Amino acid sequence: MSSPLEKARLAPDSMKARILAAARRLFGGYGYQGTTTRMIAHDVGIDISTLYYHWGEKQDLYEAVIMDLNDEIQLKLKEVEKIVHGKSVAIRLEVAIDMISDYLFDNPEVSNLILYRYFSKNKDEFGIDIHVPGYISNIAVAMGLAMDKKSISVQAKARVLAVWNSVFNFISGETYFRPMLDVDRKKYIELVKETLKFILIPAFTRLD
Amino acid sequence: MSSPLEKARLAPDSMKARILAAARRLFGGYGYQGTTTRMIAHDVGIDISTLYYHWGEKQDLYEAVIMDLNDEIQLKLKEVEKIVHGKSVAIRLEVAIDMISDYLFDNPEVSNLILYRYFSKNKDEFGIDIHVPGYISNIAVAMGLAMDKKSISVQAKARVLAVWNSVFNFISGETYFRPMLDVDRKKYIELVKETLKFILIPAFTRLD
DNA sequence: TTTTGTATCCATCAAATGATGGAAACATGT
DNA sequence: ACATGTTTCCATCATTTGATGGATACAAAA
Repeated sequence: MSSPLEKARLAPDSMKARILAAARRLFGGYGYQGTTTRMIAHDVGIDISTLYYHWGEKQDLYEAVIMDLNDEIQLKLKEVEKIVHGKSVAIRLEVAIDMISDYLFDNPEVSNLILYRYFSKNKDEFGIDIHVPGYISNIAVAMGLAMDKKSISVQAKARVLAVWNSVFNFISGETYFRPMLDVDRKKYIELVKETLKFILIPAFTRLD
Repeated sequence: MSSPLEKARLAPDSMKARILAAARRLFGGYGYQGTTTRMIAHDVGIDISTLYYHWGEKQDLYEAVIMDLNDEIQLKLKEVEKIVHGKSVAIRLEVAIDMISDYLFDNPEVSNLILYRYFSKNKDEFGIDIHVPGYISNIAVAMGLAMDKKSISVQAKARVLAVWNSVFNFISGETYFRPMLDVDRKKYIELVKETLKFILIPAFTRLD
């Protein structure tokens, strides 16, 4: 837990930031338990005590990764919202699917980290987060499923969750699915976008 | 790796089976790395060496869990297929969603185990499985997306994957989503079914 | 140059974990 | 009752892993 107003963005080349980046990649790839502080240190090319010097406990580092991620997602969604604002639902969905897919395929650890948290019943459980509700509501409003952030029905929230979730498995499961579809990466990305549009757009446009 | 034809179903009360059941529950709850042989043994109420006596390495036990699971899913899908056979796409989807949701909510570790495998880039990687393609093709045929198991387009397969995947996150993420929706378990299950139908049915019926 | 504060590494610890050998308990056939 | 095979537990190992203390290098201030 860093100090309240320490939003002082770390210089992207500082040791602390490099460790954070490696941690993010590895936690995303192997999960919390599957990643050791030694793996992270080795990846950065430093001794583990240097890591501890900068971040303290493994858990603190993990929490920092999640916080950082939440901010980034928040930002990404704002970016999407700005672009699709005012367009029809069909266009909004189409563009949003393209943008979010590109973002996640470029940063596959994001998808993994989110999914890990869904069921992370860690032995030594620790709860942070509760940011999701925030962006879920944002999406609900942006999709025209609700008037304002305060009054969103459970149905609307659940639908947004369904949309939100539909992307992740395709990203996180790429190494699993791609061989069985027998397509290269580029084709796979196209296929995922196309499939998501096929599934999602009709549901939200039939009422128009 | 057990002997080729050892499909001799273990007696459900045998020590070996009890260990398998506990392993399944715990691996599902905490993931492969997050589960220790001691946790499993303790859960069954035996010494860890008894566990090793029956199953050998942790990895072998895990593989046995996955095999067992694959068989069970295979069976469950056959059951669904039998019931919805001949019905319209809308009805097929509706019934399938209900049945699969009930099954997964009753056995939440199933959903977790499947998702874990999607991205389990385990440090000590070991590859088994490759059963998914099997049931994916079955579903594709059953949904009328393809004529026979041999000739299924990538588009069709991808669509089936989307359907198949859409359920899991809701199950595995229950403890994560339920508080933010503020509903009890019963209501949550209803909501999930309803949402899945809302999303999936239009996509596959608009062409009819 | 000396001093002072920061950053990095080496050596090491204690606890947890996967795994095993061997003794005891239990069962089963003779 | 005895012998033989199976199942269970206790004690113990070697490794891995999270974590720390202390020495050393480095940099900036005096």
